[in-house]
Amino acid sequence: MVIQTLKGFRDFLPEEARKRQYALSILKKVFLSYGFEPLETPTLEYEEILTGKYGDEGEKLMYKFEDLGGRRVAMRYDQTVPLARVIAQYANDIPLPFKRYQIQNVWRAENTQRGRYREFLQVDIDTVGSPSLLADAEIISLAIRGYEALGFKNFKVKINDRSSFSNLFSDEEGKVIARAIDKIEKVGEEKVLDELSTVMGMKAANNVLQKINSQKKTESFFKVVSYISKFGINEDYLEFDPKLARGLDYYTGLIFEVKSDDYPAGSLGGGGRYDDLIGIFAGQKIQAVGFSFGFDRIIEAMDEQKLFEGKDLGGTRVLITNTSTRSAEVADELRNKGINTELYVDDKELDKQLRYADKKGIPYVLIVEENKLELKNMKTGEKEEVTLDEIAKIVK
RNA sequence: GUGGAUGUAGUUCAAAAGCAGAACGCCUGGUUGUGGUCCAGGAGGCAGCGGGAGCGUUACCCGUCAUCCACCCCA
Repeated sequence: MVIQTLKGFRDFLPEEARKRQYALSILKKVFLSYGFEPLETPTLEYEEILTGKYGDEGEKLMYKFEDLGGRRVAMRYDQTVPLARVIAQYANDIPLPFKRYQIQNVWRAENTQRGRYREFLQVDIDTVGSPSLLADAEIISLAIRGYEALGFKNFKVKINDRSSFSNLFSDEEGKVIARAIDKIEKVGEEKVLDELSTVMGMKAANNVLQKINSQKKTESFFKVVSYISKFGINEDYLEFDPKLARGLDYYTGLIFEVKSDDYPAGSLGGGGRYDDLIGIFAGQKIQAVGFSFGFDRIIEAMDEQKLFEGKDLGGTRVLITNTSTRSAEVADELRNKGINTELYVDDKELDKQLRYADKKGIPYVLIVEENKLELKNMKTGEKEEVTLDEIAKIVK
């Protein structure tokens, strides 16, 4: 038997899991502060709910199988289609506009590579049922507040108006163009010209690129910027970028992407307005705008920029030694004071217990004796006799 | 789906067609209830799996599986 995880599936050991949970707790607080509500949907959906929504490529990557009752089922592939299902299914119970955040795993049977997994967490915020640019502005503002709260400073939100593509070109062409243009920053203008020219010829390709580059800021852009600044956001975060396209072809209006010079590997998140997708199950037009945080990249960038350092990641503060009949009671009292406290449960020599604390990076060890408490600072090696109240002050 | 690389100790990696090694980690002791440093000792390997060439190989060849990287697409 080979002991390993499935390709594209990951374990998160405590050190990593703590960082992820810390980042999530920060983001959730920001989402809630904007009145966005949590939503959770099942891992499995009827296959027919998900099929036909992601194009041929997506279809191939979807995990599908027959359950034990013979039903054709598929695993959550993104959080947008389930959202569309929820909107239709609970039309009477959910007043629009519906602002929700959703943080769940999705599964895609892609070939893995750096930063690309088969199971990964999506962190989405969406406003459903409003065509207002104020909703776009709110989503962008909320995204910016999220990155700020995580500690990011040097980032920009690039904004473009997808409708300018469809104004300039026919729909089918627009999709191809969008996909090609999106790569400009990554592969350079020349390669994009090559790609476009195979579809439409060199002359037309040049023409397209010229049109893109000379694209002027649209009215929607000016409006959304002024709204965003009313949310108290510094306008310096915002940047018009006519070359921004985003690969997904379901966007219909403003599109945006968060980039940081400190993290050149790629965007830290992105989103846009997609007015034609949510209504598919409800059978009517339901406008929507949303943003997706690139969670794995965010964690990687935060690590690189040392944004976790000095933060309370919820780690254990004190190890209580198992050296007295009082140990469990003392542990209980410390917990009641709000201190993350681990009780050493094995009956081993004190040096083993200290070594355990050291290896786990627990900063304090409380050596409990029948009639005194001795607190040892594992960093300095110093120890002192203390009372419970004093401990609370020292270790916090 | 396409292309490239790599599979040797728990981990990261060496060497060499002729007895398989290091570092880190782990265990024990120095120090009998005070960790992390230091010193001494110890455990741990069907060399991914299958086949072939060869007197003989973990090393060469073929297949297979796995992992990594890139492309496609996307987050």
